[in-house]
Amino acid sequence: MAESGTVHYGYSRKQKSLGLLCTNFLGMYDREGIVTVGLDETASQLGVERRRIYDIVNILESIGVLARKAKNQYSWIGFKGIPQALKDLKEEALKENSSNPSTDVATEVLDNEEEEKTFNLSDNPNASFSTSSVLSVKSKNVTDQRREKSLGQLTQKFIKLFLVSDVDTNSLDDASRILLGDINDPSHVRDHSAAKVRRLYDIANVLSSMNLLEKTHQSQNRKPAFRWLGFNGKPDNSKDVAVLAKPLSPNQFRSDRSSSGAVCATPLSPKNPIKRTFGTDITNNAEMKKNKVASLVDGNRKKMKTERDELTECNHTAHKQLGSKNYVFGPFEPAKVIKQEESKDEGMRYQDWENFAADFQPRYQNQALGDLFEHYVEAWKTWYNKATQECDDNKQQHQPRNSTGDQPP
DNA sequence: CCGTCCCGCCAAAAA
DNA sequence: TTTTTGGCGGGACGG
Repeated sequence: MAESGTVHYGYSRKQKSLGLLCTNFLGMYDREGIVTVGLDETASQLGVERRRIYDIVNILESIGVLARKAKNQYSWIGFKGIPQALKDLKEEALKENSSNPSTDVATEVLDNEEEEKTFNLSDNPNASFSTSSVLSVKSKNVTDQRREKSLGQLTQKFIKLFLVSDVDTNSLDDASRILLGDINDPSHVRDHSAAKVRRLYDIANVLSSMNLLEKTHQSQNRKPAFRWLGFNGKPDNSKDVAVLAKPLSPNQFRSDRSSSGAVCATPLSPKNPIKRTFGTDITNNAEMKKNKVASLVDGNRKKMKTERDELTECNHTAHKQLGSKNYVFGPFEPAKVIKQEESKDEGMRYQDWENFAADFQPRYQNQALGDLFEHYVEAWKTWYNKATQECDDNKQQHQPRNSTGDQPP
């Protein structure tokens, strides 16, 4: 209960973003052998409160990456579940807007769907008794109005929006408008829409951390918008090269082989032409500041440089650089602007987190990387505290420790 | 000032 | 009841 503090010095909001959290989440579970995901372990492992795990999990579930198994327990499906989920969503979307008066924003969604149909994953070794099988819940749950506003539902709606239209970019307000136009209630036109928009930000963050989406700006204005990077209909977006996050796992730093690390959201098609490079995006806004120098000579800064391009290129170089290196962190920021770093100790190996945690403090040139590390450090700390605590309980010792003082600012 | 969006209170579902 | 899930929005952060 004592518990307190936590206010770290170099705190940055980005370190706690849902997007990063999602990346880490994926990083620790996207591996062979993973079958179930426990909310508790996940939370402590990632060093965040339970509440946040629910956010991630709900969204991932709506995308087909996870499936609820039981209380506190989810089944891991992985990226391979995405294609199917998307397909289903698309069908639903098509079906929905066909029974809809035209010339009108998609209002209502006489919903009574409930997926669950995707029940053919090879699981269930020896089904003891799969209790309730949802059986069509035809009942119009007027009671479950709550579900309507769930993050998961919103996510699906949001995605449907892209899957069904021909454009691949939607502005923030348009999206929120659509999503808000909820069932029933043709009355208010006066909603405090702003409120829900926050959810959109959450969703967009995790989706972009998975590279299904990208935050952009509407060409004309500076209005924020989202561009769908997924693989919906259009077979000819060969130019659609996105970066896929290759999160690192807690205990797998020397990424030895395992080309399997290259998870690709793209699917099922054995020979999918779409090629995606992958690096470690980590923080969605991997925007390497446009150094003032950037502009210089270029006479035509017409377009030609989209963030995406930059990112891709960055990854390219990064890959080349670390080609045969043992560490496979993603796109390091082109170590150019880096003035002379602390050059503390380069040879340090991150095998023992204890030392690492203790030494940790130098700001890494790569924002994202730094954030990630900090996250782990944080997780380790909580774990350590817990361990210590238990020890205390058991030993009942007075403990004048000096070793673990939290370094003051 | 304003766009983002983290944090966590606290109320619905589940045990 | 207690515990698990998660709406929801205040207000902190960062530009």
